[in-house]
Amino acid sequence: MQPLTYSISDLARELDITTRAIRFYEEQGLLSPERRGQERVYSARDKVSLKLILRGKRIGFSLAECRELISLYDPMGDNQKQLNTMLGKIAERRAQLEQQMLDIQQMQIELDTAEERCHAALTRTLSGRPISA
Amino acid sequence: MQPLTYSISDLARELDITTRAIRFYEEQGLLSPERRGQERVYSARDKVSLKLILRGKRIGFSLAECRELISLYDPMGDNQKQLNTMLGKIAERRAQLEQQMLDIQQMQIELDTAEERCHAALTRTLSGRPISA
DNA sequence: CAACAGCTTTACGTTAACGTAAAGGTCAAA
DNA sequence: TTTGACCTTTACGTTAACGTAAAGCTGTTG
Repeated sequence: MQPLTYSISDLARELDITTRAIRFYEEQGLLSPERRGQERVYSARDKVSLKLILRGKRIGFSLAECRELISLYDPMGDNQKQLNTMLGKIAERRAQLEQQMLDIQQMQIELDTAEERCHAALTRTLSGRPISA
Repeated sequence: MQPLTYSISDLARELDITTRAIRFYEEQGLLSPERRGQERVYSARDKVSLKLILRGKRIGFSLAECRELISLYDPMGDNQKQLNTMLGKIAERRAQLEQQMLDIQQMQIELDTAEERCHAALTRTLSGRPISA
């Protein structure tokens, strides 16, 4: 079983971030944990949000963008305009992700090339260096 | 034919960035264009570097990381240690890119889910709203 | 009870990546 | 020749995303 709630340092340890960062995300409106007295109490849902944030950061999303992503997870009413706005945002994200995929693929190709050049140079170096052959 | 050289504003226009940014990249050692008198003259190679920078930025690379990427493109000597260092860096980048791919794929799945929920809500809303059915 | 471990808020500091003047050199067209 | 469209350097300003104290509450363990 997973614990139902976490302390701030639980999450910090588990997700390998500082408590300062977690509090900062809350300040920026990306989290809103419960309180038991003065202390913050985090739910499994909060943890999911945190993971979403970290994943977003890894691919270069700003916290503002991460906040939007999280909001896409919120239960929302039946407000039709709201829903269409949301669909728009989803489409935007999708386009961005696809561009990023292309960027990454391109970089991988370039890394292939760079690696080949390295190996070639090493081969020359190791084979008695008969350069300009 | 493509022009062999570019002015700073040529590149700024074409790549849709500011001249300030381009000069900043140079300051940070990511570019080193020729000079004709006082003016900067950019080669096709410089342009490639700039594109690499922009691509890197799109997936969240820092300028320092972009600089490393560019350096992988530089013609390098036959220094064996250097070459192995470089192969190491390439491997690191590769791992990072693969993680980013996974992150993006996961996000795409989550966008799918969010989109479905939106459509479901819209369907309910539009069908006379026989809620809790 | 004293000392610690872990939580809190408040607030100033820092780094990256530019933005935004300010002040001036250069060359061609009016 | 002066206006305009470029270019230059220097330098201070700004935003994001935290880092880093400082100062204090709170529970428990020797």
